[in-house]
Amino acid sequence: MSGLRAKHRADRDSRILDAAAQLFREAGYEGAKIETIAAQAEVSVGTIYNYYRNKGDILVAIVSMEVNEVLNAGRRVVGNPPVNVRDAIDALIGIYIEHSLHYLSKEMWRQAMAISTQQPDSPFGQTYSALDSALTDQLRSLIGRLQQLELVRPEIDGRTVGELLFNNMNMMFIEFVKRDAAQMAELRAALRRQNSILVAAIAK
Amino acid sequence: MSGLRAKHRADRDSRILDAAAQLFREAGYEGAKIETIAAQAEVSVGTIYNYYRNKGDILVAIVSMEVNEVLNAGRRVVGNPPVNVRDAIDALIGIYIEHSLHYLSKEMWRQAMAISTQQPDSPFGQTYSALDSALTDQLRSLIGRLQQLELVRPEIDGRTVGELLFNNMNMMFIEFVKRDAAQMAELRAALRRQNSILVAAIAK
DNA sequence: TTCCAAAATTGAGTCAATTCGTCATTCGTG
DNA sequence: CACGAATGACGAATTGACTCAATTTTGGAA
Repeated sequence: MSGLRAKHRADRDSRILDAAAQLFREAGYEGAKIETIAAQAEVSVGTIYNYYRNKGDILVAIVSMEVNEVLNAGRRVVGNPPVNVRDAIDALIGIYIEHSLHYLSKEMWRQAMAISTQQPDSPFGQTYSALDSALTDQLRSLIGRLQQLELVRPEIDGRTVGELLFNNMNMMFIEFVKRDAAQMAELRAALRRQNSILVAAIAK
Repeated sequence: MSGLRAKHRADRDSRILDAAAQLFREAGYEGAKIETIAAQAEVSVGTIYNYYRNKGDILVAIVSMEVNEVLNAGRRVVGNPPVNVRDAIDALIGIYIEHSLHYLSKEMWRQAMAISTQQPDSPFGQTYSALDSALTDQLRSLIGRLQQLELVRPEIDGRTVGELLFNNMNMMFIEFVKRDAAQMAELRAALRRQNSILVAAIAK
């Protein structure tokens, strides 16, 4: 396996992703026809299906890039959290929520979530699940960090709390992207209200 | 509007639903072709689209029946809950989980969830959201009932706790239907572990 | 009973995602 | 450099959800 073949592959792949990202944003997921993506990426329809199992997989590849950026940003918060349970959790969740619509529209999120539910065993369905796990794990890390800082009671099971925080946040985020009119500020306020119950249960 | 027309409509509608339910189960959602459903229901393709806006709407009609049964069963638990916070919550959530695969396969749930995310404004999506709200509300009722029984501290906001319980349960249920191998007993155990954190926060 | 307007059914046609057999490009080897 | 094999691009053909203009059925007024 040499350079030329690999280079062509990488070129085509990035052209497909760029074309798809642009068209998804401009025309929406349904509105972006595979034929149009192929034309803009200067490849044939068949080639796209050589790179991606189906249209949804292209979207999930784009979503993955965004979530990975979010995870990186989150890592910085976990490394140096606010010294207060409520604020620390709010800061990390704030990172997730605020970054989420940077490159992706609500419609793209809806489609990506739907596809990951519909095809959990496809390569990208698995990727999506892995990203969810990574976020849950990062929340667990934060709780662990807060235990080190003696802000959270030591007998609390960080994994369980991480799951509760993530699951609640994710469902709220799903509802948020389902309603185009929903405002981010309201989402964050609701999450603070909900998380305060958990904070009360775990804070020292 | 006379009897004959209404009777024909009801007949055809139930034939369509029966045929669809059977084929969804046997062949899966994608595998069940509209043409096949039409043939089995002894109507034409066009007639199906006269009754349902699209293929997903047929599925939601089936899901609605199942969830409404679950809500009825839940009402009995709320009316007369176990006199212990942990057991009361476990009983209600147990009803939800155990009933969930009565008529619907995991694959049908996956499709229904995906469609409700994809098309939140369609009649399907709205029906599905309404069912979610009804379940959240029933959990809120249970907390209220437990406050009446002086098992839960009175200053606790029942709505918020209901949301946390529902959101966590729903995400766990989504993960459960995504993995065909996932066992119901494990799901229930995980939910008990998670809910125990909340129980600690709200019990008197 | 007869007839018309409204309501409902029908299935061939449209559109876009996906498949698949054919053909071109790249690779490793002598 | 030449060659055969392997890899991968190509796009016409297929598939299946959904539409719509034509046709049939129903309700009830005369």
